[in-house]
Amino acid sequence: MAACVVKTSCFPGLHLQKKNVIHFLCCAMASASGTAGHWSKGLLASMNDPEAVIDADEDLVTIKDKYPKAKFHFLILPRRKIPNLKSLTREDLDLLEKMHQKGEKIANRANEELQFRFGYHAVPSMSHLHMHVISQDFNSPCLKTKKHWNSFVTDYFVDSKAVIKSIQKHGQWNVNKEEMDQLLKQDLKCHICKKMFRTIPELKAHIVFHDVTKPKTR
DNA sequence: GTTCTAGAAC
DNA sequence: GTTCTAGAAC
Repeated sequence: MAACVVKTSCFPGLHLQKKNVIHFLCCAMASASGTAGHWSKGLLASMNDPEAVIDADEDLVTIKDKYPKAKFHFLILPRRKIPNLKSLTREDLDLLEKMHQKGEKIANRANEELQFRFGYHAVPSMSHLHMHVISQDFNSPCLKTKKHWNSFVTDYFVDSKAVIKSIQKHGQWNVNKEEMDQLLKQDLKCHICKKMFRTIPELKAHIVFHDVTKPKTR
């Protein structure tokens, strides 16, 4: 790997920012090792990254989300290649149930107190079907944009159980892409008390005061 | 999916 | 002047 060590001083006169240098080196190394790929294929790489994988069995691999949008944020992926929700059929129902059960197990292992949701983005950016397992605090520096927020608190986030029911009933999952795009643009609303906010920083300052632990049964 | 940044909003 | 967002990335 010695050949990969490149000092910026090797390029006098090139005033590249550190991030650009890192990006350049990563692309060069990925290209040299044959692992280069479009960003949308990144989950496949993560599935084979021991740093990312926290659980694996014969059907499913669980990874930490690379940019977690809450204190706990994991992705459950089937080993079998399934591109997206639209490609699901009744033959996948057993797998979908397993994904949900795995999600509950992973969530409890991570934190028994917090509320979690299990579900899919209606129109995901990353290829390869993946179920989000995300705690409902949404307290994370990686949550930065309106799109991030709305993708987890509006109907753009489809509960795992809703997908399973749809496949049982209709044998498929249908999505209106235009409708989903509109959801991502809607005004910022607290997922707990429905209060409206003008900016992401204001919303983030607000949500930390909500209790998102599971209701106590006594 | 993220990074970067121009210019809007304050 | 600073904060924040939205859109390009070849």
